[in-house]
Amino acid sequence: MDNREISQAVIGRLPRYFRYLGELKDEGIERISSQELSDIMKVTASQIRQDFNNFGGFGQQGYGYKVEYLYEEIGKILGLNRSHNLIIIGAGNLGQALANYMNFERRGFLFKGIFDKNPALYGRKIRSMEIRPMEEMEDFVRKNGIDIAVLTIPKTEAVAVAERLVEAGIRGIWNFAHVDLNVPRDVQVENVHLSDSLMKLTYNISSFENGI
Amino acid sequence: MDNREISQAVIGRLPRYFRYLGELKDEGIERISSQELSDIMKVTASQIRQDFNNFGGFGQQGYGYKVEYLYEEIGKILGLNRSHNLIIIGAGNLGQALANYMNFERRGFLFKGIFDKNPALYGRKIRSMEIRPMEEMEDFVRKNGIDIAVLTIPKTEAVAVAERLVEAGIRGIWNFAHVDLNVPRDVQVENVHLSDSLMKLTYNISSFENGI
DNA sequence: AAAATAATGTCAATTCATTGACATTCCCTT
DNA sequence: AAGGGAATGTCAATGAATTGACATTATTTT
Repeated sequence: MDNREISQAVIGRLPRYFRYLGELKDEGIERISSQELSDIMKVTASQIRQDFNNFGGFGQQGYGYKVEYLYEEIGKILGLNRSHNLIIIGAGNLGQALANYMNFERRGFLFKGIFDKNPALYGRKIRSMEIRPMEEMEDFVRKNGIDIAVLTIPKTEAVAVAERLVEAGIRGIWNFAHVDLNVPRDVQVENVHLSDSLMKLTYNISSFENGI
Repeated sequence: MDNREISQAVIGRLPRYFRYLGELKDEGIERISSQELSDIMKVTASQIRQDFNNFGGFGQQGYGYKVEYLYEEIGKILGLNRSHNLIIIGAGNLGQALANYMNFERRGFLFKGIFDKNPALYGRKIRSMEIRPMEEMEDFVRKNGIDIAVLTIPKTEAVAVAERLVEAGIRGIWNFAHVDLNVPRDVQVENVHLSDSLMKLTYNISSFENGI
């Protein structure tokens, strides 16, 4: 594998390739050309080939790509070939929804615990997992090899909690709090700022109505 | 206001500006230069000025930007100066969490109804709003001037439901279903693909560990 | 009131991302 | 086994986004 850095623009497209390839695989389709994939996904065939080539290229000239192989390889690139232990910080509406959702388990994301600062919730169970006090968080991360913390707490608390998680050796933070976290370079943060997303939507609605 | 199209790269940054300016405003700060904002937000001052100038420029040379004014203007650009009526389709974990969350009300997003196809849920209340059957959806959209539909249903159903919403005259869809929707150009779609986001996180974790 | 200062708005330069073109390679058929 | 066809991998060209530089203009100070 190549060592030069891949642009986030490319990374951002990988999950979508992965999804379409998964669907093709499920449909029993064994091979596909960049042109066919281009038609389905509505991106240029050139971009598809360019993107895959960032990782060395997975195709065979004159033939195309083997769907299953390509699917597996992209999965590996995305780090889905191994499982990830995750905890959820904040047992509010969103935290509980994510805990209960967990279609993610299929992809190797193992829900290991959920924490909240509200004593009234301690011991209450979510998917046979009792809600734990925040004080136990660092210990839990260390003892259970937790990779990923999902932050579904108010922004006023998120920065401090993130610091504690970093201290405890977390590798990645999936941040739903509406604040930018400042972490060292060896900890990855992926933000899901729902209200930002909603604002983009209203911008596009307004902008369309005010005539383009 | 200018008529040429603004790039989505710029639009994507506006909510973040809006958030920081809101915080500055709450702190009672009245004016700020692009350089100061640059230090806080960790983007180049040049980009800040360039971004604002897409909309004509809101500053005063030699002085900087008036925080409150800039905040208001960006709010307008984002379409937050008027309210939006929204409904949630799918009363599962995520749908209910979003209905209950609704910090969004502060920004003028008015939660008007929630729908589900499961009869067992009909009449059950979420924030004093009873869950309605899917059959009533189109009528409800038309009669209540609904702008935005939030899709929190399985991907297998999302495409068909989106078509029905379009038919009923929806303006925007906030899509949490893990599928790409195909809608006419006068309907805006904003996707929130949570699993894609999580995969980006694991990519970055793996990629860091495999050494850059 | 005039000069000095400060910071915008804007243009040009650079960097990054996407698209297009095609030579190369591999598969498949005869 | 050899040749034709098909589609990749890759290079070059284009286009978009970001950064840098500075002239201009407003504010502030003397």
